[in-house]
Amino acid sequence: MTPTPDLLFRTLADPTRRAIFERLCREGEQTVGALTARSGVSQPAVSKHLGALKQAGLVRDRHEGRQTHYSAQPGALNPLIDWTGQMAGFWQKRLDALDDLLKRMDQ
Amino acid sequence: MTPTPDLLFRTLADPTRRAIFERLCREGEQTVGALTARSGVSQPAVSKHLGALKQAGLVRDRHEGRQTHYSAQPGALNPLIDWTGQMAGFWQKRLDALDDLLKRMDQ
DNA sequence: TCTATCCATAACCTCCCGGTTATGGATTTT
DNA sequence: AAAATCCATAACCGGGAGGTTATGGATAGA
Repeated sequence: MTPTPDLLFRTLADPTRRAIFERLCREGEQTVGALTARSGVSQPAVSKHLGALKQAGLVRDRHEGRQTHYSAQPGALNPLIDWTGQMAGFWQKRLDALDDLLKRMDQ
Repeated sequence: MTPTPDLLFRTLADPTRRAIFERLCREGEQTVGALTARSGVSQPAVSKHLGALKQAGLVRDRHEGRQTHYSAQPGALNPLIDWTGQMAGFWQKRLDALDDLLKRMDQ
C-alpha cells in the first residue's frame, strides 16, 4: 500500500506554500532569500513553509556557507498520483458493473 | 489552462471530509444518514463536509423525499491530476536540459 | 392529524495555522 | 576585528475551520 497522502494534502493546501513548491519545480534550486523576494510574505514565514514542505518530503535542503538552497523532491508526489488513480479506479469499477448489469438486462 | 486546484486541495486536506469522499467513490451513492453512521462525527458536521465537497464540485446531491443522496463526481479530480502532471513535467524538463548539457560537455 | 425521522442551518466554542516582529548564530565582507 | 548578510527559531497574535448542541422545515409513518 502507498503511504497515506494526508500530510501531502495538508501541506499543499496552503496557496503560499504551494506557490513556493511550484517555483521550485519550475525553476529548480533556490535560496531562501530568492524565494522570499517574490513570495509576498516575510522571510520567517518562508522558512516555516520550507520546513513544512521538507517534513512532507516535498523538498530537499542543501547548506552552502550561510545560505540554504532548496529544491523540489519529485517522487514525493507519487502518493497523490496513486490516490487520485485509486479514486478514478473505484469509479470506473462501479461504472463497469453498471454496464454489465445493463447488458444482462438487455438480452 | 486548467482551473486552479486551490479549492480542491483545501477541500481534500481534511481527513474526515476526504474519508467521506473516498467512501462515495468506493461504494457509490449514499444518504447523509448512512454517511454519518460510520463517520465518527455528528450529522451536522457531515452535512457541512458534504456542503464543502459539493462546492468544490466533488459530489452531487439528489433529493428524494426527506433524504438526500450524495454521489462522487469523478471528473472533478482532473485539475488535481493535471497539476501533478505539470509539476512532474517541469522536473522532467529540467532533467532533460541537464542531460543535454552533460552530453555536450562530454563530446 | 399527530408523531417520528431526515437533513440543513444557526449559534457558539476551541484550537490550530499562517502571519508578524524580535533575536541570535553562522558566515562573509570590509 | 567589526559590520553586514543569511537564515532559523522563539514568542506572540488574529482569524478561520471543524467540532458541538439546538432548532426547524419537510416528508413519511401511525
